[in-house]
Amino acid sequence: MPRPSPVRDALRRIFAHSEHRTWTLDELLAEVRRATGGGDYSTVFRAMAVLVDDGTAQRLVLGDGISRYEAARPHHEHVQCEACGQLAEVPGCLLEGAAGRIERATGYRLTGHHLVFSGLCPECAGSAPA
Amino acid sequence: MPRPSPVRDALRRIFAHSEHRTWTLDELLAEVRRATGGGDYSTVFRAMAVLVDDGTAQRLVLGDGISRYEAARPHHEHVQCEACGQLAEVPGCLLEGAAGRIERATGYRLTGHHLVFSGLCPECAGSAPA
DNA sequence: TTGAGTGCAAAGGCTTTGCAGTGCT
DNA sequence: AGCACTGCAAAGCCTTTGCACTCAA
Repeated sequence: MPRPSPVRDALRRIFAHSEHRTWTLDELLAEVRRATGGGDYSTVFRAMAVLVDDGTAQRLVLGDGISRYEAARPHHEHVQCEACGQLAEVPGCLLEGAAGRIERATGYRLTGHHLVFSGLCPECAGSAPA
Repeated sequence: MPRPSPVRDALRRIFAHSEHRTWTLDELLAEVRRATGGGDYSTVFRAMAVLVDDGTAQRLVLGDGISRYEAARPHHEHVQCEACGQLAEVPGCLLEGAAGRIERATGYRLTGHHLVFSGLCPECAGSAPA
């Protein structure tokens, strides 16, 4: 029988209460420590592997070399500000009809995609209007 | 005045002759060495920064932690095999109409996107039919 | 007693940078 | 001489793994 897992539990709580936010491992660690007083980077890392595996959270790869996690939710895409790195959410899927066409064109059997828009968030667009 | 740059020249030739192929730094280094007898990882790395900057090549971030480069060409997307990592190309842009909608929904000013489909290439789909 | 959950520390893997040597210009 | 291009080596960064400790079952 498993022992109680304060770190994993804290993480589950975090994701249960943050529907529209993504977290880096550092941020998660900070939050876990704030909540439980304990926690370690590697523990959070391993716990996140479990949460991703059991469908509680999902991992995002945005291309800046940092892994992010968010609560598993209906499919959506992301926009990231080129200037400050801030993330916003794009509801819905823009690629619904594309799968069949791509499978025909490439011969691949598609299982998913990851899409990140880049641009300038309202604040950064305001301070550096090109 | 700049000196001759055998490494950079070799890279330019590589990209001039490989329209539909992506290269990792390791692959580029191997190819440069084959072609010139010289070359170093850091030199290739720095040369690629130049080529990306002057529009000869572009960098791809697929999410597996390895940077890839391809000749700069008209916009297109990519599919990567989950099993073997092989890449194929998806011609055209699937997101032409989406920009305006996203800008309205998020307030971001969009400048681009990167999209990678994942799936199984024909070979891998054949050997592991689910 | 057993092993799941943790922490600490170190290993990994790729990218990026520092620095000095070398050869055009 | 001056500077761009190279190579070697090391630093960085984040992710991942090894190992030993502890604590509930």
